[in-house]
Amino acid sequence: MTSQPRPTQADVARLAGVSTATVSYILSGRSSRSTPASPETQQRVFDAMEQLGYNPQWAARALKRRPSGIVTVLTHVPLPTLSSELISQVQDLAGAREMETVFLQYSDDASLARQLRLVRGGLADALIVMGLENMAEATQSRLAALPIPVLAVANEAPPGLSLIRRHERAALIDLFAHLRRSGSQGVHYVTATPRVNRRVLDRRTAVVTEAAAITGVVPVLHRVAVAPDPVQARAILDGISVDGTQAVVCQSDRMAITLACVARNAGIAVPGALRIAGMGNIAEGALTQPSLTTVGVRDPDYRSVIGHLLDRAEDPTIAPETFDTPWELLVRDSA
Amino acid sequence: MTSQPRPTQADVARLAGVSTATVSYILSGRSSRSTPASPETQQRVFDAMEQLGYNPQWAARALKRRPSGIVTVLTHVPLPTLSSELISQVQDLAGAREMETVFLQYSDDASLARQLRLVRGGLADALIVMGLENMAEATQSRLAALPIPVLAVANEAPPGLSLIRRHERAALIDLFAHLRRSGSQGVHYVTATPRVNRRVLDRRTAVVTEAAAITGVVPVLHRVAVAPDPVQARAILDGISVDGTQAVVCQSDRMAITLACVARNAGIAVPGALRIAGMGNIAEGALTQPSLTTVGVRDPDYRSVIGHLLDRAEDPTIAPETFDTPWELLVRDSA
DNA sequence: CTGAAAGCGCTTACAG
DNA sequence: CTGAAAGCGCTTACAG
Repeated sequence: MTSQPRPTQADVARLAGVSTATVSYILSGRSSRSTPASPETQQRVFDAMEQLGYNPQWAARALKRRPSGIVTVLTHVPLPTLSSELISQVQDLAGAREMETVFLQYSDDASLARQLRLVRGGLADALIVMGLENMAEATQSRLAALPIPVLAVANEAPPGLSLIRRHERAALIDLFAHLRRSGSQGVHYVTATPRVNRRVLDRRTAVVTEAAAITGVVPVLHRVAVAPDPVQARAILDGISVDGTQAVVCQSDRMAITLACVARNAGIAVPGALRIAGMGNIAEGALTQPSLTTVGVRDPDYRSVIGHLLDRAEDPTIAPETFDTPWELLVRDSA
Repeated sequence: MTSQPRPTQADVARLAGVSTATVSYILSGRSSRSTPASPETQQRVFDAMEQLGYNPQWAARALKRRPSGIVTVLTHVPLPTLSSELISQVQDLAGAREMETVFLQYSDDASLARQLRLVRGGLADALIVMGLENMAEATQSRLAALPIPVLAVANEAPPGLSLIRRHERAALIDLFAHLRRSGSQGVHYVTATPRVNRRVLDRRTAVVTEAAAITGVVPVLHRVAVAPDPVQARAILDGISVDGTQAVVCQSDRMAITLACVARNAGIAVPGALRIAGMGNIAEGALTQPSLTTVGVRDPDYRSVIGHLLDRAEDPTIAPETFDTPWELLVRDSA
């Protein structure tokens, strides 16, 4: 850490013997200038920047040319609501447009409010929100009122947001039909106790229940804490007969993986004595032993959705859109 | 998303019938003014802000009062090098100083360079770097040359950085002694194939080997990919006799947890037929079944270190410091 | 107790 | 082909 004052564009200009305007044009490439600086001038400027260790001041640039060049991803912590595919695709596409990606994490209402102040303060041209459905309604509305385009992964949201909607229903019906066919007489559904917005988890539960009903079963409901915890998993298993007639569907793959691991450790054969399925199709599910039967998006590709969001950032007249990602039943070994 | 031009301080001032200076002083609280505005004026200003939906423009503020009020955490993705304790402690302490926390994630050299440009551009008053040891030397040097204080979790680094150093040696000796005592004749060490900076993982391996040697054993080395993968775990297990005479030490808790789960799924009793230990003491290790024997920091508390970093951000004359976190042997059920 | 004004480091029409 | 100058939205000495 050196504490000498940082070089500015003016310093570079002086050293290169040109005006700051020229430095700025050369730096940005974006010549709306009729003609670019001569190659020699350019070289002199580059050399000067190099020699001084010049770095453009982000705040000054952002202040002048309003779009900040930043796309922000807002996630919850410690609950990992991040799809790694989504992250890397955002970084790719943003990078291609010379935008930076920054991540903001909130853990409670207070920190969320602080992060939103940053966003409203101009630290984002576009916002991607994970875990919207767990936020309080008031928060959701505040997100929708943001002066930048917002993309959320959610089935329901206030108007004004672009949405990635998951269509679980058909896949769930397939899942329950599959479980029946393979001999399950009883079905259990393990879901988290909602933290903030109980309504949404309840909706999800309703969809599950309904899908089960269509295939002629009534699932037994189990509620656990959000973070998958082996002790709780054990307690659930203790209440289920493991004679091969039962199946457990978990609200998340992570829960299902924990449950399967705990089950097998307890000597319960999966899927022989107990079938277990998850929801979400996280990458890890394909690697576990037994591999996890689940419902979810087969090949998560959000590129077109992200592209839409970035387009909206550049052209505010583009209306928000809803994207439907069809979920499928992915039969693997655990059920 | 609404696209009307955002209200500025001038708008608020006009509506409240005061000058922008007054608005600014009221907003920041930091009255270096002899006297604060009268309560009625304050109220008028707050009302005006409310009515207009005013939000201070972050870039303009940052441009004027140099410290940006942001502490940045730089992490690698998809490899999670984040300690959740560290994150929440950073957010807490930064929040107490009215600073915001943003996260930057890099996946390769190109994205890292882009993120560093943001940081150098003033998007951070202080930087916390996870996974420094896996970066190329040149990158480490660039981090050390940053004009803001940097804190890294690493045992070695170029001068100029504040460091959290982990002292594994004594704990590892304890671990190997413990394994011997409980009947392990052979010891295996499972480590990742280094991605970028091979030197560091090799150093870690050397420390492990040395600690083992002190207790009179020579560990068998197994190399796997970084992400814990059940298939590879299975392959390793196939090469180890599971007659209760062997112990496996993994470079990370996550690897150890995967290995233990795969082992038990394969009918190998842990610790009866095979002892398994990890490194790092992640929270999950205490919850798995069997709970994970490991070495690491018993109660991760980085508050004083983070405090030091934030102090440096406020007072550049404070020298970087190195903090030693003593690792301990944490005996649980798996070994 | 409050306002007018300078200036942070950039960008970009505009005038040579 | 290049420079002088205005201005982005704030903060903060300074003068009333």
